[in-house]
Amino acid sequence: MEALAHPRQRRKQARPAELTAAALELFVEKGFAATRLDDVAARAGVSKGTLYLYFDGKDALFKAVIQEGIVPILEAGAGLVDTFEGGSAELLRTLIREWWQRIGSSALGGVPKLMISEARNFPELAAYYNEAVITRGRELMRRVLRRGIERGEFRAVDVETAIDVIFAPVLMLLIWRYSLGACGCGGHDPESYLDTHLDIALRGLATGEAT
Amino acid sequence: MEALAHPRQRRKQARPAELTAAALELFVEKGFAATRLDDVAARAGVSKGTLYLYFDGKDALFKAVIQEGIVPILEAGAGLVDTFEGGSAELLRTLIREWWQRIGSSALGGVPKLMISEARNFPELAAYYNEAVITRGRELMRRVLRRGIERGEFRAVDVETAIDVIFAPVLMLLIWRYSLGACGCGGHDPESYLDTHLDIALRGLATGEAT
DNA sequence: CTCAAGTTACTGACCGGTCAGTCAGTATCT
DNA sequence: AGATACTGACTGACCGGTCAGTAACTTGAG
Repeated sequence: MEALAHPRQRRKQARPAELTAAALELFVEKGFAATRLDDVAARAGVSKGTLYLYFDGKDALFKAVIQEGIVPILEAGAGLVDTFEGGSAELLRTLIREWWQRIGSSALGGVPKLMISEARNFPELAAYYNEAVITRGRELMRRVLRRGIERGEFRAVDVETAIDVIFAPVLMLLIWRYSLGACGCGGHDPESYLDTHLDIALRGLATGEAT
Repeated sequence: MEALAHPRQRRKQARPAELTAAALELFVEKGFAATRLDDVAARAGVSKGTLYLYFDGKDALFKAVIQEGIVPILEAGAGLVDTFEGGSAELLRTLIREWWQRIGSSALGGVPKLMISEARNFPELAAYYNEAVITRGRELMRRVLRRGIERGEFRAVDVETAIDVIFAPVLMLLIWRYSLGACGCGGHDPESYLDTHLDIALRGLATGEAT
């Protein structure tokens, strides 16, 4: 109400962002349940009490990490799909490569595995993630596949199923990387893995001949 | 040394099997870290102390679950691949459907998600699983793909990558089922999901025309 | 057959360590 | 002297693993 009366009260309000950054790192490293708030605080250079000045608790901290990190990227993806001009195969390629750039190979890359791991033990977080991320992500894939089918570029596969079938290898690449892949169990070069996947999938989707 | 002197000392030595069955259920339900040994014991109808008569601790219990449950199934799979006569596309279909029957839709279905979730926090268990399960499973897929390429049925894709690209949607189906899918976040009918996947993948692999 | 001694199978209270969340207190501004 | 930002010791609940004790069964001497 009268808050505007203070001309110079916040010097460096980057504090919450530092906290969510530290939390993201540790959630990805250890999982949600196994991350200690003491460690999050220590990594951000504050004490545990300070955490509670900015977030109501562990759950709220988690939601803030997702909201800040992933939601804006999905919005950018929607922009891409809306304005893209060109073949739908090319759009699918671009969307998946963009996703790999912005999420897969960034600090956010561990989030899908994190959610899969913790969903059953923290159903409220799962519901939040489903609504904030998964539903919106599927909507992007849906638009691309429908576009391709309408334009006669893709066969008339079952769209709702194909969304997940086609995105699955991309997710698995990431999930692997942040689970058994991190234990020296061998992995793949992301570039050639995505190439092989898109090669097989786009050829499998195509109506007539390739591009 | 003189143990053979007792003619009738064991009546029902099914105890360890009951314990691993209870452990499998709870590991799949809650994860490895979040499962309490008290609960495993209670579900098997014994006390926690009894668990330690049969297993050295939580880790050993876990390894016994995998060894008993999954390793024999992989051996059966190797038999199938060795003796199969017919098209390689058909073999791939059969192998994946068999896997879905014996593992995917059984009580063991939660194991892949379990391992992915816990691998980083329990690297020793991950190493065991990698050696006992993943390496052998990949070997099966490798043989099928090589067979198809050698017989001119499949294109000469990069086999090591294709193994994982093709198996990824099958794994994701299961992973989903035991993570967000268990929180009412929507899922797929396994039959039509596998159909869609095999349709796209086999068409993407094929050299000339379909079967 | 009887009963004590020995053996096996099992129990559950307990210990030591962990961690989310609390809050009385300190420090640094205005 | 009051407001704001932050601290870290503390609490209560939790759980893997331990172990002294109990119960049930077997053996064999009398």
